[in-house]
Amino acid sequence: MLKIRLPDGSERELPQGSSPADVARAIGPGLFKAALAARVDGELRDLNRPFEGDAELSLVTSRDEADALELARHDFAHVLAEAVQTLFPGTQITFGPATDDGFYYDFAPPEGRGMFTEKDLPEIEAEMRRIIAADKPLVREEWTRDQLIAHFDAHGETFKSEWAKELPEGEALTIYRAGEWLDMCRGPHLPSTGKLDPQAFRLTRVSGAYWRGDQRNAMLSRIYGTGWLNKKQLAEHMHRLEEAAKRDHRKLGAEMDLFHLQQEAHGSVFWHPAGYLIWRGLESYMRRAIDGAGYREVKTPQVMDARQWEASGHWGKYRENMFVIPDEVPNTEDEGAIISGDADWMALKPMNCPAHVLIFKQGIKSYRDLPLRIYENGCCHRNEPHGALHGLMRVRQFTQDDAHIFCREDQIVDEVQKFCALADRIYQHFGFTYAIKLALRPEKRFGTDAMWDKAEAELRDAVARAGLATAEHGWEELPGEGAFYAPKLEWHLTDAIGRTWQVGTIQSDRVLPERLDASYVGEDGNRHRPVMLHRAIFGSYERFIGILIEHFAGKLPLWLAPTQAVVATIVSDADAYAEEIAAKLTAAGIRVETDLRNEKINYKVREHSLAKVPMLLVVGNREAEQGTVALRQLGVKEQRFMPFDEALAMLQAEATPPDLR
RNA sequence: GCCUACGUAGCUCAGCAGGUAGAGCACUUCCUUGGUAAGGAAGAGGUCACCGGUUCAAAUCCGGUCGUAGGCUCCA
Repeated sequence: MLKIRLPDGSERELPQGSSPADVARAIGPGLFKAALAARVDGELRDLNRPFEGDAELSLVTSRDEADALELARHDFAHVLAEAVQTLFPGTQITFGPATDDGFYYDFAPPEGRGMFTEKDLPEIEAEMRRIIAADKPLVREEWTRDQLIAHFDAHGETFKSEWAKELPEGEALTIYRAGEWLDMCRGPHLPSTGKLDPQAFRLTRVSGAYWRGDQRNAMLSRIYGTGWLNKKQLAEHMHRLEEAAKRDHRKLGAEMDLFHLQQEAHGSVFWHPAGYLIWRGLESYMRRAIDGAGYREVKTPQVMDARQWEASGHWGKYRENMFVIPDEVPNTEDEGAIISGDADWMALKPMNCPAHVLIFKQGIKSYRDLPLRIYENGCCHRNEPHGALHGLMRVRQFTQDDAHIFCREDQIVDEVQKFCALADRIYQHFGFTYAIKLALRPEKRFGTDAMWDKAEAELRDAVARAGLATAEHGWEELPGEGAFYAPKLEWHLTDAIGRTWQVGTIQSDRVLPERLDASYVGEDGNRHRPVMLHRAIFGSYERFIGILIEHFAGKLPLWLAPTQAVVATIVSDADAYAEEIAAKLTAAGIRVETDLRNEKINYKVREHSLAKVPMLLVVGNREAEQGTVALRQLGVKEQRFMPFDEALAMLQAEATPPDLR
């Protein structure tokens, strides 16, 4: 007999060969019906998989939302794969996991058919519903590797076969069968397709995806879906997507006249006056922050000789992303531009670090000079893959809030800790919470393993000392994701609707000082290599502004809003008063505009509200006579009547940047 | 760069069994001086992304280029 302990502490005895399903059935038909899977000794398993011995069991139902969603999404992926193979014989299956909001499956379409398109989706959805309605049991079977290979070869599944061949030989592998159809899969799965809600999923889009995520491999046809436990959850999800679309910085950027992009400067931003006011607000803020934290601001050349980039290693590791320029004078003839074969090459800087090392190398540095913190609003150019460009978030010209801290080995941990504190204060000023991750050594890298061991350990240590290496701060290590010269600590912001954005970073680098031969004179009178900490907090001004726009849905806090207030008149008799108080606001440093147009107040309120102006000061005859204003704050229905001086004080207080309050 | 879709007035979109373009908003002018999310009228505005092909005729069909969107790869 088996002893099965339940979450309430009770125990049940069942014959050998029993499964969690038997326990559920024994407890009651309601639970049996609701049961989706089981946690056996903590491990998520199929409901019908027999116990291997005594165990602790908890049955998983739709109340265990995280587990239930994961199972349902994985099942939706299988159902999708079966549907596609039913409708399009000759399609090969590859992989299909659950995602954050649903699932996808990658297919190799039949010879000559081409990729699946969105036009195929309704038909596939209908077939999926048929499979769900058929309530096909999902049966787990253990096969040997050779059985699997033989099966896949016999069915023309070359991708699956290739994968199976790389699996270890002895191991028992599992397949899941839904009637005739089967896929190799670790599981677990729901007991049958009928446990899925046919109204709780939707196929959303198609895309290409490389086999095994490598762009040298074949392009597969991926079908994405969103999947949930019930219709209501799906509707909520679709609503969230609509809300996110409303916040899109590209849409708001156009509506608020902040910036534009056009193909003549592909991937570079045209900042309009309003947008550039946000930029200038951030720039001033950041200057105060770095001045206060012991940094010194510099400005370095936009174009440097290729030999410099060879020395730094960028020419070898980063050339494909760099804009190169022939250094040739004269570079024109009557027929137009010429480039002779033996021109020297220069390149627009993709990063600021080499130039900062060159500043460090001027003169002789003593250990007393360290740490030396060099900051630049560094404008970089990177020739990004065209398909990667995206609004302000991914551009080809961007300005980093970039600094390099040159320090001694024994100063690293302290400097990283200080940076953690600075970043924390700054993100709080903008109302963000964040997660910190450590990106570890990548495959393509400079430096010895010993150096990487040390660099990774230092960053880990500093974060731990700053008290940030906690689950609350989303602490996590990401293997293989570091830069080619250094491991990275990354700050991932969480925005108002729960999305995350990587912005801040600090990286401890011993490679570049070595390659560019930077040194300082130590206490012992000998030359030593400084360590270089690369760090940024906004990441780039472009991306950070994009994130702010989406985070605030365009309703920027007063200190950042391009137009902070509008004085709108009700009747033209109040024009002079409106001009008078606008002048006072301007004198007090408020960015204010007047709206004296011959329009009704309704119209003006609507227009300035849509333009996301934070404060609307409405004045008519009454206000002009009494020296008051009717203040309407963005997002607040009621207006407040108050003396102008009171409104002025309020505006001034709110327009003060958070670091100056 | 790769996959799929898309590209018509400043914006949002209609027109597409091929017969040289249309709406709403915005803009300009006029009327209206009206108390908190669109007052009324008139006018102006487009070589239908670009290049080429098929055709008597192309915004509409075909091919290419560029761009955009969503993915993949990459990334601040």
